[in-house]
Amino acid sequence: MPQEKDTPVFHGFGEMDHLVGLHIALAHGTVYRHFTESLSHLELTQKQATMLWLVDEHAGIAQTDIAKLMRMDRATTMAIVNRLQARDFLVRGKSKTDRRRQTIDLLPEGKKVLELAKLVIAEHEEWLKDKFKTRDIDRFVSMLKTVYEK
Amino acid sequence: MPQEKDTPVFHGFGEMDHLVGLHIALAHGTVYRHFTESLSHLELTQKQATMLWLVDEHAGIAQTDIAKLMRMDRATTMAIVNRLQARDFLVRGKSKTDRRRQTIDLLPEGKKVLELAKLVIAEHEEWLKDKFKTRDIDRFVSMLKTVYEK
DNA sequence: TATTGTTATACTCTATAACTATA
DNA sequence: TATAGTTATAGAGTATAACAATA
Repeated sequence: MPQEKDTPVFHGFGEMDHLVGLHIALAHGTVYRHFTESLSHLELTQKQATMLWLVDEHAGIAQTDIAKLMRMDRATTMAIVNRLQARDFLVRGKSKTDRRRQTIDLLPEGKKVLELAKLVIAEHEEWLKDKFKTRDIDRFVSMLKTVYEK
Repeated sequence: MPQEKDTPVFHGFGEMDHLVGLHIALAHGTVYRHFTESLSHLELTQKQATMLWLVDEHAGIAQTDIAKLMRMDRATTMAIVNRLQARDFLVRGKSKTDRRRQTIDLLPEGKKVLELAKLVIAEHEEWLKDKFKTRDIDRFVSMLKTVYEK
């Protein structure tokens, strides 16, 4: 099956290959897709799973602190919290010391789905880490942190 | 201003810190946000700018090949092409050798906005690369390619 | 004045499914 | 049978603006 004249197969990005941001976006897209497929049976997205796990580790955390940690807008955080609340995965409460704040805590259903998700996420991480030599992983993570920290 | 008992400042992800996928997502989010702000005056997203640049480098490319390069679904690609077409940035044509295929080419308006975008993208890339030691950048890119290639 | 949460709104990306035309 | 493009549809994330309550 010969290649047609105006239907070449393109292998690279040419000039754009120098764009670090492009490679980050492509890597993220690939991981995001694999993550989404892995957790499709639980109907959990990457953001949702991350938030559940975060709330589990920091019971009573406020939305503002979730937003800071996940590097999201307040409104974006609201949207995700609302979706998880609608499925009875978490519950909002009142802060005792600052009446502007609300506390977020997992409900039994949320705890249950999180535990299931953790198993799949572990497999997903294996798939990802298997692409690297073990000794390279820490260095890769450190470079990624360089991008988003501070 | 003392920290309240139920409003601690959280610095890390604890157990989740081992998740490579999480760090990729956070790094991408940071770069995505900076890119979007940088190009807001042109009203171009990261995907849209990437596609314009790609079409510029590969005149007459088919949607399928754009999709493969950008690691996107066919329908997703359609949506982005449609938006750029609606703004007269590109035009669809007919392939001479395969009547199922369409060719995509830049229009003058698209070429103009791309050239403006390239200037801003160069600044954006400087912002990103300044976070690294020069000699680390190639290694970082190579690791990112490891994630999404093949 | 600044912070926290909220609501309303709008846009982009993403994917699935089903369809037509062509190879 | 497989590929390319299309349409319809739906969900998720993202952000802005404006508002109320509280610090």
